[in-house]
Amino acid sequence: MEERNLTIGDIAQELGVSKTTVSRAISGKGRIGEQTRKRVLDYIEERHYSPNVVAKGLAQNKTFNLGMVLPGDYHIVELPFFQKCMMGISRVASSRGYDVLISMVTAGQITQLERAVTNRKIDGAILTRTLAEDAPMQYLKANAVPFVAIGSTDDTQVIQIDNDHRSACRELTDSLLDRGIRKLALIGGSEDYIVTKNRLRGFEDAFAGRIAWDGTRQVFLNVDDSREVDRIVEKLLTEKVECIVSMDDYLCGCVLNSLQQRQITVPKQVQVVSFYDSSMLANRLPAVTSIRFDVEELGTKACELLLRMLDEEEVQKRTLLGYEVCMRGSTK
Amino acid sequence: MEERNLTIGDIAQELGVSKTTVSRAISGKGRIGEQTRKRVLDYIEERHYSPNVVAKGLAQNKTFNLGMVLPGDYHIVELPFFQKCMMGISRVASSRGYDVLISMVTAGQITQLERAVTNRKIDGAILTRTLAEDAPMQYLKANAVPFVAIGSTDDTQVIQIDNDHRSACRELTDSLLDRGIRKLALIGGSEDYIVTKNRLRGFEDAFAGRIAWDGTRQVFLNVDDSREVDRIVEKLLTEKVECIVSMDDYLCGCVLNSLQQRQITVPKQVQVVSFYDSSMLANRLPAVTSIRFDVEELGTKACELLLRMLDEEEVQKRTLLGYEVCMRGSTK
DNA sequence: CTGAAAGCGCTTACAG
DNA sequence: CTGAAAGCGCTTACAG
Repeated sequence: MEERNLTIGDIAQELGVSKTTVSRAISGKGRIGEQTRKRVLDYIEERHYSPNVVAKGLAQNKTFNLGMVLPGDYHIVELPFFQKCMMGISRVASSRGYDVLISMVTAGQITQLERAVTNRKIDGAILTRTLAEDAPMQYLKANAVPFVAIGSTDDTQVIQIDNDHRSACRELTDSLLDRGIRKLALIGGSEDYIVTKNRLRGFEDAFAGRIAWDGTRQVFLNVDDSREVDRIVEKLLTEKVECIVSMDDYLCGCVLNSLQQRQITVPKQVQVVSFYDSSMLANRLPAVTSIRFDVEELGTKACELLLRMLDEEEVQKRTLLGYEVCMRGSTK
Repeated sequence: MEERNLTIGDIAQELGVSKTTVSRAISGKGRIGEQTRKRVLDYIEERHYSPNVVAKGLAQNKTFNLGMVLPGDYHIVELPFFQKCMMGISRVASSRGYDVLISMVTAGQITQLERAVTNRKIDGAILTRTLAEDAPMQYLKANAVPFVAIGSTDDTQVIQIDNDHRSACRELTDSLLDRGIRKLALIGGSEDYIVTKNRLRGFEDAFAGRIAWDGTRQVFLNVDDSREVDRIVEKLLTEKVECIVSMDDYLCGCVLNSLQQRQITVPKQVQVVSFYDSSMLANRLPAVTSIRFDVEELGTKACELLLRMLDEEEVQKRTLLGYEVCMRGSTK
């Protein structure tokens, strides 16, 4: 713990070379004699010097910070999704010398993000979900901030990465249909989320090929409240629904509740399926059949993409990651 | 979207004053004529100038970044606690011109935190939980980084803020005892977490006053796995336990499972109590009696404390926040 | 291969 | 009340 931190100037003086030389030894840029470089590096090692990244940033017009924009809405904040994402992002950022700075946006309020950008605190950003009308995305585009979106968007200019929710939902639905289910319901959240639409498409895809299928299906979107779920479940039960697919674990929790309250047993009387396989449904009995996504991978890949963009490399516009269908006790 | 960002120099030149003057007008420090100040401010307003915080930081040896250290352990990451904390922290930091930079620590691996500190990326830090052997805490102390700990610690030098887990657990236990429960069990996680010890103390406090009480109580600590919980529950059932208190919602979820599997009804046959009242137990039926903490407040208060420390103000060493006991259907 | 000097965009004694 | 100058700790043409 020195009084004042060691600077490049101190080292130069101590070693009788110029600051330029020290800088070059550290950065590896520019020609420099092997001996001098070694001397500098050894000294640095010995004295535990570490450069002031802020000063470096000022000189290079970089910050070595990445902005992670997180939704701050009340329900959303409870989902483990974003923390897992963060782990992935944080890990690769860190390994590449970057730090992660967070900007929470609530109800379209993007002041935190704006501050980070106008204060020049970040070199780029990662969006952790996509909306139909996406204020953060529009802002970043308008201000020419490099960014990648976790989630999908129709805007083909945007670098985006997502799990293949459409295929996932198709495959899941397919396997339900293969098992002979003939009365099926889908419950989903806000249509503002692109992911809701993609899942709906996948759901429909599953029926598209089956001309012979003569069952019935129902879709309920923009559901976000347990009372509403309860009403839907009540209605579905009178219609003898065989399986209820929920688009997220919160909704599925509501469904399970509603069923439990009505003394309906899963999967005997009604089968239940969800997405995400998160802790929200962990420990439920029977275990819930679900899609499983590797959320941390979503984070790492997104961060790698962004870093490549910052290095001016070309990157793929759209990356689609896989999924895993986990059949469990909540389906027969 | 200008080509190059406006600088203080541009403004000075444009207005025919010195950079010093512009700087003073902006910062409000130093004497300056009312007219000149207004001219500068108006110009800034009109051109949407915003200062380069990084440069300002370099000159003042500040970063205007706060480090938030988060545990990255697998189970922990699923708890909504940290995200709620983050909301509080982020909101007040932002309102005071600071940004939040995250450092994840996993299994005592504090490299991310070390990087943030040695790279001089943060002015101070907030720990989001406390351990008996707390590597991040020791590191921050050793490097004289100002920080506040969310959670408790015996180290009286540390600025700390916590909910009153001890009183909370005492009050909860008291009310159970008042209802005549005579066979009680407490299940908790790792004793490495200070909070585990505090709750245990509160639990014991409740019995301390009751000399006449002739029931039995059992305590199981360092439980962190559902199979273990299952074994404990099995044992407790043979002993006719009346109420099981779990120290966190994950454990309580395991307990509920185990009971469900054994066809034991709550609260009729066994009563169940938990802490945190988080989304992990949301939607459970019957609703689980629980302590409720205002986690976001924990974040905002912690951040306010840290900012005050950075302003060299004196702050209280220890802040204790309240709690709320929510009696619900899982107890009689 | 190496160095002197200017520059990144601010702040802040010091002098007037 | 205002400004010239040095400084924060780096990088990077440019010259040798």
